[in-house]
Amino acid sequence: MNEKKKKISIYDIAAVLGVSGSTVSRALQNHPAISEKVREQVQRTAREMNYKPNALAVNLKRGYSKTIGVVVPYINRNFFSSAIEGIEEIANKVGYDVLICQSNEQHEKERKILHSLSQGKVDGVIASIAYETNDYTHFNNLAEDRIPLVLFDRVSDEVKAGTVRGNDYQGAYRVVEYLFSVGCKRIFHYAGFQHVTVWRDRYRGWLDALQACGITPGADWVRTGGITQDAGVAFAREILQGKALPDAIFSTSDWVALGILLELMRNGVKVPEEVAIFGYANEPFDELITPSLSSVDQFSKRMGCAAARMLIDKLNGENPEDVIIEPELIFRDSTRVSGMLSV
Amino acid sequence: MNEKKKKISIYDIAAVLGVSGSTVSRALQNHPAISEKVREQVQRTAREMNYKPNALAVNLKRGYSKTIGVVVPYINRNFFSSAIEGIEEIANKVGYDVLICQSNEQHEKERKILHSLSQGKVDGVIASIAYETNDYTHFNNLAEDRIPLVLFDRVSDEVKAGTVRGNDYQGAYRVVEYLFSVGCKRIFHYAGFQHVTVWRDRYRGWLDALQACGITPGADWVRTGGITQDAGVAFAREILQGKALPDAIFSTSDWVALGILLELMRNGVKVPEEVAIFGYANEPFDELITPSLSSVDQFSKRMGCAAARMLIDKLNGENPEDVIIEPELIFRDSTRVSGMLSV
DNA sequence: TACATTTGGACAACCGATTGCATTGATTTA
DNA sequence: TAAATCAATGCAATCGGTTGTCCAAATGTA
Repeated sequence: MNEKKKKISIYDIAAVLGVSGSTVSRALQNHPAISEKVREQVQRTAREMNYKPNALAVNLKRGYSKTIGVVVPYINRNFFSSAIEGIEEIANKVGYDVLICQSNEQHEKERKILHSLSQGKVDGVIASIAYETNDYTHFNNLAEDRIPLVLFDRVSDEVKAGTVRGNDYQGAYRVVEYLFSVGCKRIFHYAGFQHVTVWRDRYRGWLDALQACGITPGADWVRTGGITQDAGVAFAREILQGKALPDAIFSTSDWVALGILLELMRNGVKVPEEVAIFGYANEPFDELITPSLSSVDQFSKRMGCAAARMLIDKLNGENPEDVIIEPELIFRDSTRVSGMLSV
Repeated sequence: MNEKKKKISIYDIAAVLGVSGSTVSRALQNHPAISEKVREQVQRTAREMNYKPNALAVNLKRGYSKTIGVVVPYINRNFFSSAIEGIEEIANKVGYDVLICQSNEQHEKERKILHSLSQGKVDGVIASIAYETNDYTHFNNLAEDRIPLVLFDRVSDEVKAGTVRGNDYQGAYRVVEYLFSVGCKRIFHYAGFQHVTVWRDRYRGWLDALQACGITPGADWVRTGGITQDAGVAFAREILQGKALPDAIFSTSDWVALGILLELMRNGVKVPEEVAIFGYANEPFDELITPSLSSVDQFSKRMGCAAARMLIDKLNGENPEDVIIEPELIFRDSTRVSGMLSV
């Protein structure tokens, strides 16, 4: 118990066997220049002494850390934790550890994290940009330290990096097409902040699809803001005070959609009969609420896997192409509007 | 771009200024033995050259890594990702990074992870034991490498470690008391595997509370197994085939409770009128489903914070006491049985 | 037997810091 | 003025490995 058992090193093994440290090192690596006899002796002794190589020393010498840094706004969100699950799975398979950091959507915290990571702690970084971030030099600085970067979901044109993202434009476009196809004409949109690509893309998809259907949205059809349940409640109240209800509301976030849905129903509006609602992200709760919420699945775990693979390719000196993952529309009760056949 | 800009070290700065590496090192640390003039020169040059200390080298020298390892079954579960959120928050505040690993509930993977972490990668470990784990030597081995360990939620008596857990016995006990108080007599229980402390504690709480109410449960009142939604469906089917329905079902997991609830309702059983249902964990979906699910909040983020604090205390050579977090019963529609006043 | 090869392993430099100790020039003290 | 003190810095060892180079013994060849 109180024996001051120091961590044992190759030199301790070397001393026991009367050989040099380099011999031990080579023996443990099965270097061909070591005789079978010595190699086995060393390996057995190492086992007996419960030797474990010091990862810091190895990495310092080799010049890499075999660790991937992951920076996300919050890990406690299904989208991100699923993505991380995918990252971890792929990374582990090829011997990388994963260092997780949350930016809490804050620019400054994100900057500090990246600074810290670039002190040799990680070989590469996978990130999803905080939405408060409006200056991207901290990301672009990674290149100076030769740290490859892959962005997923929350990307930016101003950052030079590999990207993995969903086809948000397409997802939004198809949602609107679908809503139109089942008879909706006044299709409102709750959009996220427009400097964030994913939300802007969805907004554009919504807009273009409407126009393709020959519909010109009113100025009050769209609102931008944060993506919380409360924001949805607020949007619903605004809508209830307007002169005419929409047929449908397409929200860029399931949480906002949830707020909208609950607030409308609290005020006696029937969903989907009076107003259909379509969310985005396919959160686990979507199929549990009543009415269940139609949404767009982004395959977040798959995104994480793709991001990890891309980063590893980059670390191996390859030049992988950006990945775009096609989303899938999930139709549920919140859009089973009257007059259409059940899907 | 293609300039082979090597990472710069203190020696590069030293060379520029014509001083020694040790002077640079000391100057950067504001060592008092360095003249003000030199110190400022060094610090300015370091900034200009965009110097960043190599964390690996620093840690190797100092003998620690300033990193905490976290091992959980899955990060993509609200309970665990919330806990990790708490861990990360506390750890970051005091300068620690967090290395996340998932065991996927597998004994073998857990063993490998701990082995890897104990190669000097982390200074301490926070873990929640995989339920397939039935031998705990990999945890107890950490002590040999002087790596302090804190377990949370999924703990074991066979592991010597600090623990943070909810008062599961108490939580379960109070659930039963409550159900009894609103008139339930046949209170079934879906229990998890009994080698896992949290599930065993809840089982015991259920049993003791029943007996305290003068009720002797039948052999078919309880079932143990995995904690998936499907397991809940299976349990519900079993119940439906029994001769008499229970008044109430207390599930050790919200996911199981969900399966039970949906399957009962699909078969025309009214919840809570015929059967009340109480879950455990207070998952986010609980308040969104219909009827909303009564559950026990475990304050998972707070658990994570407590675990991180405990580990950091241990790392500082202190001897913190185990933490028990009292759970809180959240009453929702799934237990608003007739005859009782609305809470 | 004498010389050319292998073989197996030791030596030492190195990765990028930190830090105890030695050194030097300047200032104080006796 | 010599000795003692002090401030500022350099030297070199160290953390725990990896790896290029070199050497001695063993083996092969003629």
